[in-house]
Amino acid sequence: MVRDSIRILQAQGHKATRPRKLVLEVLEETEKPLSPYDIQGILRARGKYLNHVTIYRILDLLCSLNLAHKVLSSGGFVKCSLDDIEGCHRFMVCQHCGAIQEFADKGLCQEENEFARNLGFHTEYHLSEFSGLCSRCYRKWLH
Amino acid sequence: MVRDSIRILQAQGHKATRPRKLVLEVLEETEKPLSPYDIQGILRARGKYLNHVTIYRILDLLCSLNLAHKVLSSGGFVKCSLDDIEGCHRFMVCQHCGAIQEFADKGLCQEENEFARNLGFHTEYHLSEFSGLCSRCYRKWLH
DNA sequence: GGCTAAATGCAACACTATTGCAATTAGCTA
DNA sequence: TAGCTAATTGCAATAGTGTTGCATTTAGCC
Repeated sequence: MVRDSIRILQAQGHKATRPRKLVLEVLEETEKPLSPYDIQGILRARGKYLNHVTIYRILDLLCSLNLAHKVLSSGGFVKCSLDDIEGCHRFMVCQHCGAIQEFADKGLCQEENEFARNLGFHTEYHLSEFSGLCSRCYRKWLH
Repeated sequence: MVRDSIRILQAQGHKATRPRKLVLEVLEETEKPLSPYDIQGILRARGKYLNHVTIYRILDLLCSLNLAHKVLSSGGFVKCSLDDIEGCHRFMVCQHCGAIQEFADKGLCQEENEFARNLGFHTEYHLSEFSGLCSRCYRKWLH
């Protein structure tokens, strides 16, 4: 909820401004990654104007507080839907509808870490984006 | 080797032009991801000019032939170092020196697929970028 | 050497992202 | 509730990234 994010924002000494609330609302409503200009467009359609620089800065802040993530394959931003991500961000991106699902799994992380270590690489952070079909689109695909 | 890539290029009906050889040479030399403008800069420093549009087009071609990959976390391009990637691209990115190591593991892929399936997601393609320290930088880190 | 389709270079443009500074505002205090 | 101040936003300017159409050049063929 937007309200929760605002609380976290304030707890860290940041102000609960109108632009921040608007960006959080938009992110909250959609499960697809949005670019700064996407967000500006959505708000403009509602008669609420935000400068793009402001949106960039707000998204930076939200990411730094782990309230949002940048999805690298599309460059867009999504709200963070997990409380604790344990140094491991995972997204499943639906190729058909673009929807994002964030998830985490400790066991999988450990396995991957071990695999990397065998190759001489010391991982401390995972970024995984799986591309495929979400359950809804998969059902449609099967007719 | 550049020579191998050129052969693959020609086998698919593409010409072995001077610009393509130059881009392949640069990609071959470095294990760090390079943006189109990085490549242009490196070549310019050697007195060889390529238009940035040309470089974009060459990188598109190389990626479509699986001779190069786009590394999403940095947006740069690296040469492909694996013959068969089985629908699964993996990179380990060193946080310290930026070096990239590409790798693949069928078992890990299967495990990830299964995990995704349990969440109702049907994956056909993985993109994983692990961030950490490569063996050389890790040794330095330990003093 | 000449031919032709493919590839490159160029110019123009659109989109994305960043910086410095002036104006505004949230949240504090009285 | 009004006033204060630092934080935040908006604006203008600019830099960087990526794309398109078209004229020119070139690789690979005869």
